[in-house]
Amino acid sequence: MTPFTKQVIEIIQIIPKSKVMTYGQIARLAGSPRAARQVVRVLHSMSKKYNLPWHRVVNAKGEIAIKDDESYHEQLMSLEYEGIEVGIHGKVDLSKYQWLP
DNA sequence: TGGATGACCTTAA
DNA sequence: ATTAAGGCCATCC
Repeated sequence: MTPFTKQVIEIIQIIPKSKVMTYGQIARLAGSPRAARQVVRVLHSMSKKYNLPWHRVVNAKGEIAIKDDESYHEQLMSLEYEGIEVGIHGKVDLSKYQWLP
């Protein structure tokens, strides 16, 4: 496991309830400003094994960036359940819900 | 225009 | 079969 991956995982686990983070933000916090994709990768394939609250991660625009419908809805529900208002495109108000460490 | 951004796809232990 | 790392470019303001 690379230190970066570890960082990403930890950061994600730290996101408080009713808050979200963006890919780029996480990548930066993990030390690699250009690794947004890596973050995606980690989220996509390691979320189950590490019990990550992946539903609290959205893209830079504050939207749910998932393709798979199942997962998309799963995230949508999770977010709303936590009290986050989600718009019609799965969009949330970043200025309100983005977590700033 | 150009810079930021990305929920993938392939390869390796 | 399972699990992690790496990558490089199309897309969208």
